[in-house]
Amino acid sequence: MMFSKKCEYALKAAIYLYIKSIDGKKLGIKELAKEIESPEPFTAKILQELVRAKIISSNKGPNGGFYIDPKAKPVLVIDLIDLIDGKDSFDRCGLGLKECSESHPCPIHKEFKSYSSRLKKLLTTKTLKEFAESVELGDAFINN
Amino acid sequence: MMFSKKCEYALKAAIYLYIKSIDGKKLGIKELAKEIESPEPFTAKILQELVRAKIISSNKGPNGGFYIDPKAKPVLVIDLIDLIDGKDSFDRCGLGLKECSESHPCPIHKEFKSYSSRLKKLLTTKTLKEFAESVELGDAFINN
DNA sequence: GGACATTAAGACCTTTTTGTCTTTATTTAT
DNA sequence: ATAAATAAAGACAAAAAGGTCTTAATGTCC
Repeated sequence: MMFSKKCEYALKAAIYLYIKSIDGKKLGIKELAKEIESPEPFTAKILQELVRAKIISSNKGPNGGFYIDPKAKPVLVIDLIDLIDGKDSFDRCGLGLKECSESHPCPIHKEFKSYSSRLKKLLTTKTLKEFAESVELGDAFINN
Repeated sequence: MMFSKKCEYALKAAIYLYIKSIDGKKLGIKELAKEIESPEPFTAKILQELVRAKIISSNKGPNGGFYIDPKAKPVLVIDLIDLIDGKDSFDRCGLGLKECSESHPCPIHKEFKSYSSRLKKLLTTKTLKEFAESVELGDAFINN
C-alpha cells in the first residue's frame, strides 16, 4: 500500500543479500527468491536494476551471483526506495490533492504528514546494514 | 499511495455532496465531477456504488441528482473507505509480510503500525459530516 | 578453447486499476 | 402521452503494475 511490490521485494532482497554478504557469500537468483518468497523472474529484473544503480553487485559465471560489498559506501534505505518508487511517494496527499500543505490541508493532512515525514526521516538515517543487522540479531524479520 | 484513486474520488465526492446537501440541493454527475476534478464517467461508477451501499442517495429524472440526507444516520469515513478499498488496507505490513506483529516485526513495523492505527482510529471516529463541516469552514480543502 | 553456470536484457504476457462509451431505465414537466 | 433530463448498468478500452520466458552475454573451470 505504501510501497509497491517491486519495492518490497527490492528491500527484502537487499537486506537478505547484505546478511549473506557478510560471510563473503554470493547468492544465485534462485536461492534468493526462494528465501524472500518472491517470484523468481520478477526478482531477477529488480536485482538487475539494483546492480545498475550500484546498490548491489553481481558476477556472472560459475560461482557467480549477487552480493553486496560490505566495505562499499553504506546504502541508505531511502535511496533504494527512491530508485524503485521515487522519493515523492512520501509526499503525496492522502486525497490526491496537488497542493496539500499546512496552509491548504486536506481533511487528513495532519495525520498523513506527521506519519510520512517521520517514516521518511527514519529511512533517511537508516542504512541497509542496520536493517540487516537487526534481522540477523532476530530483532526483525523479512519473511514468515 | 494509501488510498486508491477510486477511494480518493469517493471521499471527495461524498464530502462535497454533503456540503451541498445541507442546502437541500441535488447534484448532477457533471457538476460534481467538475467540482472535485475527477473523471466524469469513472466518478459516475463510483457514485453508483455509494448509492447501492446507501452512503449517498440519488433521484432520476429532471431535478434529480445525487445527494445525502443530512438527517440520515451519520456515515463514518472509515465505512466509505472500507467499502471501496477494504478495511485491511490499514493493516498491511510495509514489506508485505503475512504476519507482521509486535513479536514478529518487519524492520519498519513500529513506525508503520503506530501510524496506521492512529489514522484508522481517527477515521473510525470521524463522520462525513465532520469532514464536510471543516471544509465548509475553510479549515480543510478537497481541491486545489 | 569448449562446456557449463550464471547474470543481463528484452520481449512478452496477465491482472488490476483506471477510465470511457453506449444503451437502458426512471422520473418529471408539459 | 410525450419529450427531456437524469441516473443505472454493463460492455469496452487504456494504462500501470506485476510477472514470465527466451535468448544473449559473460565469466569459470577443465
